[in-house]
Amino acid sequence: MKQIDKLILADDHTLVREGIKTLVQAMPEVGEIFETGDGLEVVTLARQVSPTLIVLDITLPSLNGLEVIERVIQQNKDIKILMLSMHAGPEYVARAWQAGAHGYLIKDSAFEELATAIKAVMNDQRYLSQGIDEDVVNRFMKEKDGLHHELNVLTPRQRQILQLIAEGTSTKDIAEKLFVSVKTVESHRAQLMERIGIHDVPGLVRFAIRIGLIENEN
Amino acid sequence: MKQIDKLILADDHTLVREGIKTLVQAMPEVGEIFETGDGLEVVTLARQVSPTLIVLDITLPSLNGLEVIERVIQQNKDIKILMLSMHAGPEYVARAWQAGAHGYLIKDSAFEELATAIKAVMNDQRYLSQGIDEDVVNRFMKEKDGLHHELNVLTPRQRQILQLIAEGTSTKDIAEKLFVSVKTVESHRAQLMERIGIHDVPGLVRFAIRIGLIENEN
DNA sequence: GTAAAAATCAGGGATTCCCTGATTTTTTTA
DNA sequence: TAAAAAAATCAGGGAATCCCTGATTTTTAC
Repeated sequence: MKQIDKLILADDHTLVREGIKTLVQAMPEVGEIFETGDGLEVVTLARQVSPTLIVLDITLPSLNGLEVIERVIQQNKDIKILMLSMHAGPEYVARAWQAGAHGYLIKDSAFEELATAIKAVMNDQRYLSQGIDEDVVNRFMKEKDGLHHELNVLTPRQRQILQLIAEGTSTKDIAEKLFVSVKTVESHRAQLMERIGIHDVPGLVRFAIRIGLIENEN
Repeated sequence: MKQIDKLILADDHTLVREGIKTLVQAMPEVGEIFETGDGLEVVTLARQVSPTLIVLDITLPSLNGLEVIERVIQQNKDIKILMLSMHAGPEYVARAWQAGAHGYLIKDSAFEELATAIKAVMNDQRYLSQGIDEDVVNRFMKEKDGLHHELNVLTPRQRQILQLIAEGTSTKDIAEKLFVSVKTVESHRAQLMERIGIHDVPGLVRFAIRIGLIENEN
């Protein structure tokens, strides 16, 4: 496999970063490792050292990981980027994909999979973390119009029903409110669950909060 | 310094856990390391192996890190507990403190500080991560009728079942996980709903997020 | 003007929800 | 320490929901 002369590792949690660093150091293909916990610094560092690969956390201070990708690639198209994220939700993956990431790995993964992901990315392949439904992600990416494209993967009717579910309205009450049968509401729920790849009501609620469909203020 | 024969490392993100594990392995005082990413498993594991120290993430599936502390200490008062958290907020620190943690370290810390914290905790000292204002934490602890009140209206069992519900675990699966009947889980759910005045599952999920029982970060 | 997508609905079985209970275990308090 | 209170356990039963397959009608898009 291709040698990785220089690698930048970016994660804002120092302890996590240092830990992953020692893991990556164990890979024979990896040479020098640069590290930082700041988004803007990744961009600067990338310009200075021209790394082969950047392993990048999605949440970073100063500059979001997604923005970092775009700036880095603008500077140097040859730099490979592997995203590292806590989130498996397709709305996150799609955004990383669109920003130009070459791989997306969730932190639940074992080191084994990190190694696999790095190798895949270095061989010009896209790598998507195990357990993430690629079809669901693709559906998210198609809808890139509007500010809230996470919302646009759902039809208006599905959004409406998702919101009512997340607000705590029972299936029966939703049916009455929308003047349709209970069976129809169930069908919408099943279809929207399939579309966003979430298969339980609590998951729907958390999703609705994340994308801002409902509020959950303190 | 005291020898740490057995250490349990608990963090739900495998990659993070494996990384920190390699760091901790480098410490000469540390012997055998057990690891898990599940809160309930920490309690079981602690009973089985009687570790000297537990390094514990605050957010864990199945059973919150704070609940884990209480159960572990109840079983064996000699076990030292060092919390590991992303959050520097006094509300988190105060809760960990009150649950009985011996040390609190934020993940921003360097490995150097983790080693220091471990040593301090092993010498019967409390350790608080650098950059956290102890006075603020103390002030927060005195006012235990604020946010803290919301959590304490529920019993430990009720909190645990609320967490599992909010994580998306079905009633049947919760029953199996806790080795009780489906009827018991239903009863707990009904009782905790009554107590907090919320009568639908989506409402429970939003409540669990608000009080920090589960995470739903952006 | 014809595909494709969206919205509508049904049957049926497993599961959950919700009500009224009850017993046993643990904790608190007098 | 004994009594009282709280917590944890479980049951029956009926309504409602969830989940699967499958279908028809309506709307949108090319």
